[in-house]
Amino acid sequence: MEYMDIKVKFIKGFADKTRLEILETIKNEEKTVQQIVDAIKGNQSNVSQHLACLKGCGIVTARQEGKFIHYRLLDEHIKSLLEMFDTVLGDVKQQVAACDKNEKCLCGRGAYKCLTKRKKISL
Amino acid sequence: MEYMDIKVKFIKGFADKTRLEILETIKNEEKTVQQIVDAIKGNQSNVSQHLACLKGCGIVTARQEGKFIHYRLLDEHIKSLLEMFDTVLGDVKQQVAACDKNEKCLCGRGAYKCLTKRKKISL
DNA sequence: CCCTCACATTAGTGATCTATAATATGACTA
DNA sequence: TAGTCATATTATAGATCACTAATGTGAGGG
Repeated sequence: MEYMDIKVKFIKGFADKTRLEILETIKNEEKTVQQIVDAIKGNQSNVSQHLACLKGCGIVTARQEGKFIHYRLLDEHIKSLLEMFDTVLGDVKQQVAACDKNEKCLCGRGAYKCLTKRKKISL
Repeated sequence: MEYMDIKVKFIKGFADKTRLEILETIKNEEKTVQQIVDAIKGNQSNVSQHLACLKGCGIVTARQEGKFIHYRLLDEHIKSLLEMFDTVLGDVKQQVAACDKNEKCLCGRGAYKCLTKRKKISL
């Protein structure tokens, strides 16, 4: 597996609302699955799947203790990265939000709704 | 639009191989669309769409000069973030790659291939 | 052992994203 | 102003992802 593919997979781990909520929840201390489910008002199966994803992406790690399983961030770097997202978003927030008056902004048809119409600019 | 949704959209901007390649290409200096297309051996339409995406996600910005359009990273924070991805991946690489012997690792059916089978651990 | 709890797994479906091909648009040039 | 170049846009089909519901599995307690 190429480096680039690993990188994409890792980043995709963060690219989901539910997963970001989970990470927010365990950012400072480990939590059991049920605690996470309650915290984000999610459903057990769904949360469990996202936790598996986060684990597979190298973002969290798990520790079993009796019948409970405690999840936490893999290491401090992950926490820094989460904080960095917020920092950078500070700058960019308006911009990102603005383009989203018209829904999504990724590839495919959605993307173009974000573009301001091309203007005549001649230099 | 909620903060969390903005954050997801922003991060999704990075969560694609083609887009990461584009960013790599313009990491240190601005490039025209055609230069980017050549650099990543992509196709014009596809690259153009990804650039629109990156722009809408607040990751790059564009500058027109005659019939050329030059793209570059929005600001230094974005560059730092890109570098941070690599730093963090340094730690995590093996882990992420390992789980991917069996293909993908995100939500849905793919996710579980990553999990090591539950072992009997009793404490 | 049987039961329950905490959690993982699977299957199925709908939603979202990506790539390709075709076409459109603005800018420069002859 | 007709043509060409650089880039954007649209449509569409296929791939990938996320949610729900149902079921499976290991751990601990009676």
